[in-house]
Amino acid sequence: MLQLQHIRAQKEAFIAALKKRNIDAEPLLNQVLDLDEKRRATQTELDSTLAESNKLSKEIGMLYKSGKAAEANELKAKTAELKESSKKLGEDLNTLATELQEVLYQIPNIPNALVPAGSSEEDNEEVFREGEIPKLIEDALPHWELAKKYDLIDFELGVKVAGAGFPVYKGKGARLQRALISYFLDKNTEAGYTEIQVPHLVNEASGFGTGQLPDKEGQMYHVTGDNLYLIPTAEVPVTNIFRDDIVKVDDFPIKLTGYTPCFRREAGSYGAHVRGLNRLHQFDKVEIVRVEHPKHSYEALDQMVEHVKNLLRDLKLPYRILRLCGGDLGFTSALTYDFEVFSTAQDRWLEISSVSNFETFQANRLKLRFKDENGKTQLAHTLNGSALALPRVLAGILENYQTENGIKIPEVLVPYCGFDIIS
RNA sequence: GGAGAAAUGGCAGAGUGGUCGAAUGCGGCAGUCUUGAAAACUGUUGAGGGUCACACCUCCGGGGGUUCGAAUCCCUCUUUCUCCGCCA
Repeated sequence: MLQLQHIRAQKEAFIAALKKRNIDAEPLLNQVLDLDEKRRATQTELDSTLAESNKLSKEIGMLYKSGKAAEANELKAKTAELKESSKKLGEDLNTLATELQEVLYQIPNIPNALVPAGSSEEDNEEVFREGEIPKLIEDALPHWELAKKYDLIDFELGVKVAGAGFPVYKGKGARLQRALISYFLDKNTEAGYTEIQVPHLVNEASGFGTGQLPDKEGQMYHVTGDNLYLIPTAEVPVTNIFRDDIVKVDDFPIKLTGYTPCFRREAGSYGAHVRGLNRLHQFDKVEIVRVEHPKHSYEALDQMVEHVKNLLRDLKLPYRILRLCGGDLGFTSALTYDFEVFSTAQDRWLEISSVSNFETFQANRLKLRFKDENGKTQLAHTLNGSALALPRVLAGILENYQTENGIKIPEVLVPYCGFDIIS
């Protein structure tokens, strides 16, 4: 959520910046300013009404104390009118504040200056590429065929138990998955991230805090009986740890990592691109989350990008990094780098990580603040990234590491797997 | 799931209808003293709105109510604790 003071101060700049997202924010921003002005006017009026009735109440109290009941009763009669108008003003204020909130919720974050213009993923800017795309064997298979051939993943069984998009991992497939989770958590911990385990269901307040709610597209699974949501990413529970917090400036940098399953309804996705592990309703992901001083958040973003690079280097997977264009940038993000691994047998790139700086956008919703060097309270910056999303890494490994004799295991994973080939 | 108790500032803990945004202690910060530190002493120390700055307003778990006036009384929800039941 954008900060009101900022909208007041730099409306024009915001309109210009939001053009990169291909939206005309002017009507919304005008609406915000209009509602804000009305809200403040109502607030002022209410405040002075309350001030007056507070004053009267005190006088009445003193009159009673000194035994002047008649005078007190006289004053009491005067309070009725004040009471009525403050009640009405309070209701107006509520309505205005709610409306204002609703409009603010509709406005996405201001893209960073580095964000390229563009309308779709076609316009994302490749900023880095590394790793060799392997020459595959003659009868190379896509990962879903490999999964079947070596009995690693059973998609049909998942359909039986839950539905499409809920695979069952078996034997060495399950073990490889577990190895990846352990490996990522170990590497993240080495890099200074503290491992935590968080709930996989969150309440409404958490959903609003990180920006998944209001959920217009219905992307989250909603447990209506208890009004809880299945997390679409660990970002939600991990970042919400800091909701309503004021941290100390010495607490920075705050670096956390956690493994969770992620649940996404993926309404509207279907077709060949969602085959196999490409897009699932439930998948595993190891996430890194940071809370930073605004001065250092872009430094932190670079460090996170560097860290994810190292993970992929270690796995020896060919990958590229994209800087997302305005049209592809997430609602809450100011700057996002996507990592894509090359899925050789499918001959396409698969997104396996998304590393973002949200600046104060989430912090403002979360009321996540810190006391700065001068003792002033200000909003912190939040960041997060996948390190990494499992299924597509698995797809990349299966496809890129296939040989005539089976699927080799990346060297760094062998100690975690306990085997070096799937055959 | 049943019965009871509770929820106050960073923490502990007073406060049961008026001048209480809230005693006191601890912690934090600044200062005095000290070669330095500790101790002691003095001062300071919640958040949000509003203002050029004040004034002023709101907040004692959330929401609603009674009253001229609510941290204090009533209703409701949530959470925590104790006991019982069930249970990985």
